[in-house]
Amino acid sequence: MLRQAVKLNDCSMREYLRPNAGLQAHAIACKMIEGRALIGGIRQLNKSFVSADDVAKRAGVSRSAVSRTFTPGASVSDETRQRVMAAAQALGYHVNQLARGLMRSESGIVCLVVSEMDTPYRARLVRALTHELQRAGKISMLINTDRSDGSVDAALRQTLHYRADASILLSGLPDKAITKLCLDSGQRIVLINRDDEIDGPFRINLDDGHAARVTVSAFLRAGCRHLALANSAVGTPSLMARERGFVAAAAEFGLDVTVVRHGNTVYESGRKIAQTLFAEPKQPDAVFCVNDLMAFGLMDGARHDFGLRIPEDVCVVGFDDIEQAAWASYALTTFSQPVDEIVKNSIAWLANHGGESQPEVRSINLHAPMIWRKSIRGMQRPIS
Amino acid sequence: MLRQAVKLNDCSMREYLRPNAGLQAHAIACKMIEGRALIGGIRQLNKSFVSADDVAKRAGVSRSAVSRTFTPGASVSDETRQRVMAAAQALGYHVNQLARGLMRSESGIVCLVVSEMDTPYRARLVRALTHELQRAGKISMLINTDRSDGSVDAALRQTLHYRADASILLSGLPDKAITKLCLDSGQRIVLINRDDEIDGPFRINLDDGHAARVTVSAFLRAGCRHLALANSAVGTPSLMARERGFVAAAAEFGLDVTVVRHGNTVYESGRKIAQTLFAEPKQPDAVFCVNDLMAFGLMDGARHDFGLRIPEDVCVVGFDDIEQAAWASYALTTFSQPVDEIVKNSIAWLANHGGESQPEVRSINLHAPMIWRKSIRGMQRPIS
DNA sequence: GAAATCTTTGCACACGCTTGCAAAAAGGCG
DNA sequence: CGCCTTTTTGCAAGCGTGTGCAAAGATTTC
Repeated sequence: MLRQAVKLNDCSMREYLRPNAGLQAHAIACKMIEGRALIGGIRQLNKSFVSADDVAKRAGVSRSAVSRTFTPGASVSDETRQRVMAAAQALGYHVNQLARGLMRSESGIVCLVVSEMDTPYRARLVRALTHELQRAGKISMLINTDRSDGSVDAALRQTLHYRADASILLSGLPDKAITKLCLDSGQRIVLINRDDEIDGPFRINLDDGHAARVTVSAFLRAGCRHLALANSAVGTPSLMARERGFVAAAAEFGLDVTVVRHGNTVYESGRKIAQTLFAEPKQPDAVFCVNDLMAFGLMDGARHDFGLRIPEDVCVVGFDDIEQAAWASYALTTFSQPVDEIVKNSIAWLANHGGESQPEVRSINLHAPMIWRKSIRGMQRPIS
Repeated sequence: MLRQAVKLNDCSMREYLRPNAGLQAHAIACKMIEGRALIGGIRQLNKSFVSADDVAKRAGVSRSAVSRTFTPGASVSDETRQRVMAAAQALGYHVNQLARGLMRSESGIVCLVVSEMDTPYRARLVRALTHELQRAGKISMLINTDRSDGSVDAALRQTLHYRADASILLSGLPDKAITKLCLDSGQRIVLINRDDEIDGPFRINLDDGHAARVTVSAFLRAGCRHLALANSAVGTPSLMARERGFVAAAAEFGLDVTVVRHGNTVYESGRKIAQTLFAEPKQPDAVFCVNDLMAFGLMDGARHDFGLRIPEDVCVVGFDDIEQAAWASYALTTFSQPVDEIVKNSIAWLANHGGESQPEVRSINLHAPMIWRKSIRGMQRPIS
């Protein structure tokens, strides 16, 4: 492409022919070449971003002055600042964060790595994270990791390409080598509910075990004796923790648990599991579903396919407390994901960039409170 | 900060003292200063990204060679490419897209501007867009515009800061001046369901009117005579189009429509509207809700607060066909947002960057097919 | 084997910004 | 008014990349 060559020649020639010709005209002439130049027309369709140079010229100051005007805390006189601002306003100037990031080696970008982000819980988390990151002066890049093994690694690679300041992983677990690479590159990594053992990232987890125990005792108080657990087949650490906790707590009371694992953590899986569970001779009278979506599927299966009533015939508890759990058709008793807490902690940890050497917090465990609705018999009692 | 000065001096001095010392060592020495240098320790905690220069040195080639290796279609010999790749691999090099964007004046960034993105329909759209953008080699930035007037403008400003190649607006409507600024800066803008009249952006809309008409005739065929419409109070163009279309179509059959507008397009609003609507002496026997969430609220209100049966006592139709519409508790007849079509068209239009001067497509109208479920009496008949 | 062609490579400049440094301007003080 | 201190300003180098240009090297052709 000879765009640059042409532009250069053109500009320098003009400058040579009439030195000190209007700077404004100079700028426009360049732009014309750069954008779509209209033959014979003066209509400037300068399709390109305006730079600090343009502003400086118009304001009659140096580029440094412009830069300082837009750098909080830099030394600029009031007069200069005002002239710069006026010029910037008129030209529609916006600091180029890419270039700024290059210099400051801090892009302001935070990557959110997530799969199936249209899932209610994930969507809520992404929204809250994005919102708070914005308030903290960061901007979020969304990277999808649907399916395919190694797609989390690819996502982290993207993260490196864009020199993200940090990455927040809501799904999947990256290869240790890649994680290390990111950390070595100066990135900060937050793992939400991923329960990895790798050192370096900040890990946020929930007290899944506690929730499971609370569920068991609530079922027992409701008079249930045939406990079941509906899990997905994917076996995420946190899902497995819920399962283990539930089975263990039941065992303490000498009760067996029918465990069914199927599909993903979605509605259809729950419904399918209902078909398995309630077709057995020994129908369960209480089911703990590892997330709300599965709980809804299970409830609909129980009601529509087997004519069971909830909570009279079967009690159900979910996890996540997504919006739909409050809908009258479900009124699901469930555990609330402390989204705000998660977000607050993530961002606080990210913001704590300055304090380097002091022993850093490595992980945190948050409490998921039970939200009592109507999918379980009886009243809520204070939790031990 | 004197980081740079120190680094420079240090490196050059070392080079001077022992010329041709291992290049590797040289790189590390520099890094040490740049990252956290440990006094007296060789433990290199080089917290920083590796650059093309580092790779070039290690591979014993010029930086251009590295650049060309990572530029598809550039001229590099197989041997050089391989050496570069090996060095890049070993060092964990990733092209800096920020710098590349600076040169190419094409950042590869596409901004998604959206409010309340945890709403099922929006979340689905964001996911699909992100996914396809990734496949097209772009990366998506998510900008939240919750609440506060002028936040869309602020979002577009961010868009400029990061030199986004394009912005896709799913919510709100920006000020014309800002829109123009973006366009003048060479950005491409897509408005999804925003129905603005401004020239320049690509607009994708649905045939809301047609859907409304189809709904009326379905209601009539089901024997309904007391039509109602549940709308939100926000009055988005597309929502109003559905309302107008519905009222107009009903009028053609000489029927009045009870219109209720309340709150946002959420579950609670639907439930509230049910309380208004079914408390009246003349209870409607058919309600068109401008989106699914409101429909669910309305259905739950009708069932739980008034003991009505759906579709026996009242028929309901929604809009969006979000996941929950297929759930057994609702089985909502609704209109399917052609998400894939929307995404496909958006991206195709964005990709069409080269063809500048030919008359561009300015807007497109997509069809939202009716998805027949059980919230309306009778069978589906072919739509005229 | 020389001439002509094609391929590969390094140099150097550009992109738009920040920032240390030193010079210039402004302000304070006796 | 002169000297000293503080503030403001421009210069220039640098961040990590792409790419035109010309030189060098490899390959083909006669």
